[in-house]
Amino acid sequence: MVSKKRLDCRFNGYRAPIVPRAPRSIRRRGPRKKLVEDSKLCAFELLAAVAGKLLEESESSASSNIAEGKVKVGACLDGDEKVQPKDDTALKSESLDRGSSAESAFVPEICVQEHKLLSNFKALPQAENDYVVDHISVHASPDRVKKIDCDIKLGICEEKNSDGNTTCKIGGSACFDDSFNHKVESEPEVQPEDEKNQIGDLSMANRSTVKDSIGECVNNDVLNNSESSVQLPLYREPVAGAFFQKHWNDVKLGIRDDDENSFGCNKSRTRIRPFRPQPRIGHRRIRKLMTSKYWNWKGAPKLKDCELYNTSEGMKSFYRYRKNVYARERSQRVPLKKRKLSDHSFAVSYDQDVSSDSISNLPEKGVMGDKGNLAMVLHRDNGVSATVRGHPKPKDPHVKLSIKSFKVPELYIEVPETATVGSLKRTVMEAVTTILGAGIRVGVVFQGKKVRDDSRTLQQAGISQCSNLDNLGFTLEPSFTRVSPSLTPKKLPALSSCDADRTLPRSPATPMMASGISNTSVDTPVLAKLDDVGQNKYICSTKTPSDALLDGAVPDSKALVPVPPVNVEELAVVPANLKPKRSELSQRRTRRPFSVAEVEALVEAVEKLGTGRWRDVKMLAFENADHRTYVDLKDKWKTLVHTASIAPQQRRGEPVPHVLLNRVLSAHSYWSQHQSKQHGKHTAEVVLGEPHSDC
DNA sequence: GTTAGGG
DNA sequence: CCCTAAC
Repeated sequence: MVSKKRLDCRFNGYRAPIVPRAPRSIRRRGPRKKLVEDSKLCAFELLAAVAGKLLEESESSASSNIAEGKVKVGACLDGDEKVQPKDDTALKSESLDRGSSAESAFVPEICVQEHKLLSNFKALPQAENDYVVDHISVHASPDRVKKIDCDIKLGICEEKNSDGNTTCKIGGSACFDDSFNHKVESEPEVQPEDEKNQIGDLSMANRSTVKDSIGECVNNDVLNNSESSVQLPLYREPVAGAFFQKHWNDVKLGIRDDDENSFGCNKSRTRIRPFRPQPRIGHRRIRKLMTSKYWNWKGAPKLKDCELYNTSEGMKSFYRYRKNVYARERSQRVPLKKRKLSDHSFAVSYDQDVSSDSISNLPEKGVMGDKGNLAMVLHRDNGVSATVRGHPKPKDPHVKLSIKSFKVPELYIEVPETATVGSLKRTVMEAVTTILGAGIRVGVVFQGKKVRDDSRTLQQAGISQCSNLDNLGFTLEPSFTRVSPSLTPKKLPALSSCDADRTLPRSPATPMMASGISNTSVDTPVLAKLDDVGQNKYICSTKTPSDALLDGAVPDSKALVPVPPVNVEELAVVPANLKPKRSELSQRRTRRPFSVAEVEALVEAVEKLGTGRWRDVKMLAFENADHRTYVDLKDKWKTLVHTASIAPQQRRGEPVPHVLLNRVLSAHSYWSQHQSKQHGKHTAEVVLGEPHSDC
């Protein structure tokens, strides 16, 4: 017998705010295809947009200062080389810890054309930045750069588990840096009159043209200086473990089942765990933030309004992939509540990484644009290095941005050795797209403080040439959240997303650096921490952190609720952004493979209730798993029965324990003979007894 | 709103 | 998972 309570707890983490679905007739309306475009690299767009916006705002204040010769220009970064050492170190230490080798994946350069971006940007919510992790951040300082190139690089570390699975850890920050290629392109100072009112023009930077970098716009002195600012917050952590500790998470993506090259009959598992920040204490203000205006925004920026240009085939592939992955989960207008729940995943974790240090380390020397232009350099310190150049001249509002690279939150991937390379790729890709696909918001950090008031002018915010623009930073914050991963005692327990979410940014005065956790080692603190969590049988509560906070239920670590020591297999977890964000144009729901734990719960419920009472089954075992409808349960049962009846070799997806399958068969046959409605009381278990062995 | 079953 | 039909 499984108590309802237990079941409830078990699936608490799944509680995905389900958005009331519009009538199918309505939902079906409209081309689904459109949605696909929707979330295309919001991150980039946002970054670009922010940069543009910033520039725009900076220009006004800049001009005056420039006139006085007080303009301070930040240095450009030569991300490629100067940062490398540090990155390498970080990477290696991490790799070592994980006993793995690194690999990397590149995402082709992504370029964005501004125009419409700005409008989107304006629609972006920002006040809530505080509670969000600085997924990616950029520091800006004056300079006269126009283009930014960014590409994504993921470092992957592998390790083999005792169970034979290969664990791939995609190092978010630590591993990505080497790929940072900072290229700056100075552009002719030609500004058409008719464009003077334009804030900026973020256009695709052609790599080939992105050559004359720093040298052209900044002097060496500045360059050298910039070195100090090339530190990524994440790298500040002496030990890679610290990062782990903070970002570990467990997200399961159901890719394997769809992989034609799948793993056959083996007990393969594919897991992607975005690393999440460790829970932190004292961030109750999240609550307040959660209710901030941000939550009132109506829908995410429409990506279709943005034009993205891919400069390489790779990028296209990337998009294609994303398309497949996200086409169905395009975010759409979602009820406020839903939106809340899905808007702060990695945010916190990175936010903490944006330490004041990193900010203060920004280049101090400034260089005045040769024409007295205000230029900004977006530092990569926090993951995204972007160099933007602004022209105070009203005439030339064009700013071309090309984000060359940015960090992706650390991910944890585990795939069986038998998995194909292709499946691994897809897994990684899914992990990446999961992070990026939901869209990213931009935050502005100035002097260690988040600048939330969008209406304030830069001057009002104190952002001017006079005020060390080095302390100006941008953050890219994921706009989605993941739902709780369940804890698997045997394996590395992962901190739930809740933890991450609870890891709120410290007060302005307090830098992003999480205190006390930066020097932890991988094996001790991190694992210890995780184990603690696991041993305490903690699991994310049904509510997402935000939800919990809003409810006043559980701030901080209390967001965790005790969970019985059940054989809690990792529950299928899908990024929140993939969850409820569907609406009229609704896509197909995100595929969310049932976890073993869920299957078990289902089996138990069916054993008790029979196969004709799905609604009851739902209420009994999945009441809090909002993403599982009774129809889903019914369908799952259907497939379970089928699965149980076929050869193990033919089964796909996460293997279901034979025991369970046997129970499925038993229950199925039992209830086939007994009308479930009539025997609601007796459990099939009683009649069926223990399952027999199977293949 | 549920169930059942095909797709 | 989606969609429909049927209750």
